[in-house]
Amino acid sequence: MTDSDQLPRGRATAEMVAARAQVSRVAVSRAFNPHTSLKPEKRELILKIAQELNYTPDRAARALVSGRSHLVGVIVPDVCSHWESQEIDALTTALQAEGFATLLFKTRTDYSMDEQLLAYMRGFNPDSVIAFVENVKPHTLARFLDRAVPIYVHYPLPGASVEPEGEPLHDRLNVLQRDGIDQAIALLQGFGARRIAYLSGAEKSRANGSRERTLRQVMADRGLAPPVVARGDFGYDAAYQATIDLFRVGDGADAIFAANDVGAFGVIDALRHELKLRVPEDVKVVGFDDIAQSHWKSYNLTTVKFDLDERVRALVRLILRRLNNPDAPGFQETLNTRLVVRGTVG
Amino acid sequence: MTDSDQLPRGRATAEMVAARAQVSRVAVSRAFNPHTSLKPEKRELILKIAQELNYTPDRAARALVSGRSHLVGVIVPDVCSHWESQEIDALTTALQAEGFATLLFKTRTDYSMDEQLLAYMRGFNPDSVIAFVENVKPHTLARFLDRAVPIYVHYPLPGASVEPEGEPLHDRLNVLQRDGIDQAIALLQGFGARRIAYLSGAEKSRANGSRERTLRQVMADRGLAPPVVARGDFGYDAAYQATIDLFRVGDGADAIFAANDVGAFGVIDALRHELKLRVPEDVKVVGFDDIAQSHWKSYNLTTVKFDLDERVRALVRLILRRLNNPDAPGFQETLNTRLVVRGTVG
DNA sequence: TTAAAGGATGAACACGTTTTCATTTCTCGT
DNA sequence: ACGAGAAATGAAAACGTGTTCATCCTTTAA
Repeated sequence: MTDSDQLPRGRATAEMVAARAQVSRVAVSRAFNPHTSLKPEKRELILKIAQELNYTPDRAARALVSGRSHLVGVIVPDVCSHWESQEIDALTTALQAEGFATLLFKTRTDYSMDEQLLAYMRGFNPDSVIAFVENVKPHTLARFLDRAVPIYVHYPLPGASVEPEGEPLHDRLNVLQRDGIDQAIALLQGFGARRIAYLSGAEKSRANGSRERTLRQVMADRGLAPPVVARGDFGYDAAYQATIDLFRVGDGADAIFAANDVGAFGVIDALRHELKLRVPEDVKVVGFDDIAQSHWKSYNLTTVKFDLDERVRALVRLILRRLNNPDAPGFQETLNTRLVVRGTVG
Repeated sequence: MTDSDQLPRGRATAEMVAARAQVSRVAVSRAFNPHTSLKPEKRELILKIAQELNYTPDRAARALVSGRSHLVGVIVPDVCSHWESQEIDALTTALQAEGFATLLFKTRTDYSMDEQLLAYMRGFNPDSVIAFVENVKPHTLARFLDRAVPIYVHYPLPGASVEPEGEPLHDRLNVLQRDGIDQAIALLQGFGARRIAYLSGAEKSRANGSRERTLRQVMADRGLAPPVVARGDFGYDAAYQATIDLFRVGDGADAIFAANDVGAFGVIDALRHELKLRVPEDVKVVGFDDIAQSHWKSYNLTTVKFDLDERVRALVRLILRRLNNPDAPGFQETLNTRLVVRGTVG
């Protein structure tokens, strides 16, 4: 198999395959598109020759005429952040199975949306866009992406209706945080915790805002005093320092609910290694997300699970449905949360 | 600014911008390409109108005629793996600054290359491809990617020449592991460690193979007995179990050199939480990579730093150089490693 | 003032595919 | 055997851009 001799230099085109198979170039196109009429034997022959020539239809050319790039843009502030890397991983796998590819873009970590980045991304013509940047308004996104309909992650407060009020233009992923958070607070309450602190995420983040408000409401419903707030940013280092301040400058707490798991890790390490407190005996800790690292023995974190697989499946469903119904009104998916009990409460 | 009224539905094209600016379509194309001759005032006007109309040149069309997709394919077995997620993050940032975008593909975690995936990826026509899959041969990659020249990560053994012997066809990133590993072993030896074990990475991985061989040579040079090998796979769970087996079934060790940092985390947690041994008093641990988590207080890992920024800069240099010299022989970059001392040896 | 040189400009072509449409060939019931 | 409907087929158009080339305009040097 000395390919280099027989094969022409550079990429093979449909024309070359057609010539070799003694058919028209259109037939080659049809051979690669399932729902077109082409005699089975002919399709088989074409695919065989295509494989010999290492031919694959050029997606750029295909996108130009069909209007489908089969690219899904993903905007993240920080790929290494555990939650996001796991999301990207699962999403890429799922999209790949549907014939799409993930196009990655990084924006600033301060959660400020970057109009320049949106224009840059638009050039690649993604069929859909998923933004893990919290404070970007769907309207802004929509203005920059002509074809793609952005997905809006919505966090309804307990009791509030899931029905969209404002703009039914955008697809929605509703995340019900109440159940998981209520189970967590109930567990803490059961173990005698009364002075519960909240380690926040990034201040501007919508996820953080809704999480804190849900927590307040749950605690009020259970007759608990409002939580003391320690300011974090979803990262380890900020959580570490905020916890130290909470105990050195502030009055401390007998339990800490963290806005995400990585923050909880920072809390735990600060308690154990800096403040010489025991977890869970002296202070109890609960996280949010249930990322893969949460079961590592050094942390063994009790946390509110926001199921990764469910979430990705919902996202992919939204993307595909939108692609098949470009002009339909906003679709919706709703996800719940629940507590996973491990070793940091007890 | 009621865009929706004035702006036509769908994506703006160069034609529309040209019409509005009273120039030819070619002028619009030139306005977006720096090194073309166009009267400055005219360029300015065109860019202004383009912005009003939310116009960006379509990359698909541009790729079709220029032969440059400005996409860089990245193949990974597992995005969430810490090392890889950090690499992807830094790489995406660097490529974005150069006008490229990262196209992500996932392959099987068992480090077996997937020809189907390569054909799939080829359809997107990436200008370059970076494969974090260890056992894929550059030749295989090259056969599937007509235009792109794959980058081969080479781990020369101590004393061996860096000069390529076999195929100068492929660009090379040489990683000199000796210095860092030697510093690590010297430190361990200085603290009295004699029975040093190696927690391996994935068996088929080239990085693992070369790391183990380098370690053996360094230890032999220092008059130490060859290391006992515990089989891991670069992951936390396998490292955890392998460490338990090393002490329960095998004869234990007074120091463990792990093939990567995540493996070292598994080792530490097994030692502390399962075997009730102290780190570093009873057993010393050294990792490899220096990922961001290594400074977390629960681990505070002494590790061989394989500098992320240097590595990414070298990769981007290779990519750009290759793009500007498509037919040049293989380019090379060489990186060194060094020990970062923290708290798991002492 | 004039010729040469160089910058600015637009028409036409090229890129590789899908889609549309008109034509040809096949299949099936009578 | 025959017509009708369906399936199969290829020519031509379309997608939105960069590039080439010939032309026009401006500047510069003598």
